[in-house]
Amino acid sequence: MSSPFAFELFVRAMSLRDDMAEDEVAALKSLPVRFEKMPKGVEIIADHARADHSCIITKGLAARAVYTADGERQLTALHIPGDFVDLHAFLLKIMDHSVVAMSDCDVAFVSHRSLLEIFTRYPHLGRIFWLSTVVDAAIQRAWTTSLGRRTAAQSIGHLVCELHARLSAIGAVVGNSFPLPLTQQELADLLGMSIVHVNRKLKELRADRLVRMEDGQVHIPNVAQLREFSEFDPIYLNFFKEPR
Amino acid sequence: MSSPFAFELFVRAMSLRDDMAEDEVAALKSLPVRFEKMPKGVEIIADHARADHSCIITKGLAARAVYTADGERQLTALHIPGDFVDLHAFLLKIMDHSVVAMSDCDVAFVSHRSLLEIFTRYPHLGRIFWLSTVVDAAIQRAWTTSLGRRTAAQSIGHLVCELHARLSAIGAVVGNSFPLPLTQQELADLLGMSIVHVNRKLKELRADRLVRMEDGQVHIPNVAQLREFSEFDPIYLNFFKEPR
DNA sequence: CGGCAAATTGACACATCTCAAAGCCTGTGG
DNA sequence: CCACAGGCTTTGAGATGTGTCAATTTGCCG
Repeated sequence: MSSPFAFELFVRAMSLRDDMAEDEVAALKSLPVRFEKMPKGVEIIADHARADHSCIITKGLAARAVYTADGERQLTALHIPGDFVDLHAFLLKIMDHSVVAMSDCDVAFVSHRSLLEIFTRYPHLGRIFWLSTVVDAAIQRAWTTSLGRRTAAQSIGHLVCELHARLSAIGAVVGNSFPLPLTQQELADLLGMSIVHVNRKLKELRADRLVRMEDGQVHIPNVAQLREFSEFDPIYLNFFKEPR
Repeated sequence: MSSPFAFELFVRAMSLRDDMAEDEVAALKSLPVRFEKMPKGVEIIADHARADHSCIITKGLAARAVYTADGERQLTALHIPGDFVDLHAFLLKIMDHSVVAMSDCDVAFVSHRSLLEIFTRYPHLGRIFWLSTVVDAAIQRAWTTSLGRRTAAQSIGHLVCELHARLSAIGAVVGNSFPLPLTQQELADLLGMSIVHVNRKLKELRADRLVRMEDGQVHIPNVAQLREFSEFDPIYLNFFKEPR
């Protein structure tokens, strides 16, 4: 087959959580997809849109965004390659937020129609996809906790720990460093802080040798120490194999 | 059948989103459940527990709670009767948070085994359940947005609007009033604020005739006005009928 | 009446935001 | 090769929102 396999990283990450049968993976491979390149900043899916396709990221970063009346935005999720970003739309039908490309992205669109078909034929595959939305929700809970009860520095640390763990699962971490091509303004939108505060807290984290963030790269000198500092418990990311 | 129907309110709320066939409802009725009464304050499911049952609330309020190292807690969701509280556990298998009874509750436990069976037989029913977890996730996004980008008073208003809409769907709102037997400390845990601040902002909201909260009852003098003030857009609650 | 939990208030500390300016890169055009 | 513009980062100063601590009041229940 000449066309690249859109679900490669998705399968890789989900296989850490449950075994996927060969015919299930084969079924995914035969799913009709439309590849598209999205330049940074583009709105991949608009808020309130009626969706009949969902998209999976194969390269780059995307985020879910909610805009408030005063023009600010809160990013409620950051998605990495292999994430089936708006699988939620498969059930929701109408978007309650938009999805934005945070870097140049490659995404693959799948129609809800073909998803429905494949889930009917392979119910277990359906549960794997369901699981992926439920893990998204668990991540959202962790963010809520960060915003509600953690200090700014802890929130940043927690986010870094989370990305470290998630990116590890798709092989994108080398020596406790990983790429994160976000500006401080974008981090602020993610973390629900002002850009100035992000800047100051990053400085602190750097001084305390907890996190170094520069040139679009994040480095964690001591993962155990950062996890302790940020009260990060990876259980919510659900990286353990169980039959589902 | 003598035993009460555990899924009555669940069916009622989900029927606003998609039609449920008679045989699907009948299948739910025949699902083996174990009823239990939970007094206020009890931990219904413990964090990190391995779950082989999930529970639906038939009466009372329950919340998902994450405890931080310093003994504080963030409540990440508030569940009302008809909510299948920890259906997430059906997929997650190991809890990443605990579930607490916020009032005396009646809950019904269903084994994951019987859920699996019924979903296999009725795939559409499976999608209805999946949808309910995805709506939970949408609510979580709205909370994240509140914590990140709304003022304290707006957050409270938003929560009140949300509960108003959700409780309406199960017929628990009368004349724009509904019961909410929570202390200000519990509201603070929900909203990620201090109890003192909640108290002051409630006072403000009362003075501005936006929300009156007393004796475990919430009253909204003018729903449209409160929604405007809180930037509440009910789309995320997904109350519209679509085939799923 | 006394006791207890919850609500309320005041005073002050601290975290975070806003506004504004300065510094630092990088790409571009002369 | 230099000058400059534009985006991003960094810093400072002061305003504001929110938290903490402690005391008082209220309402309920035994």
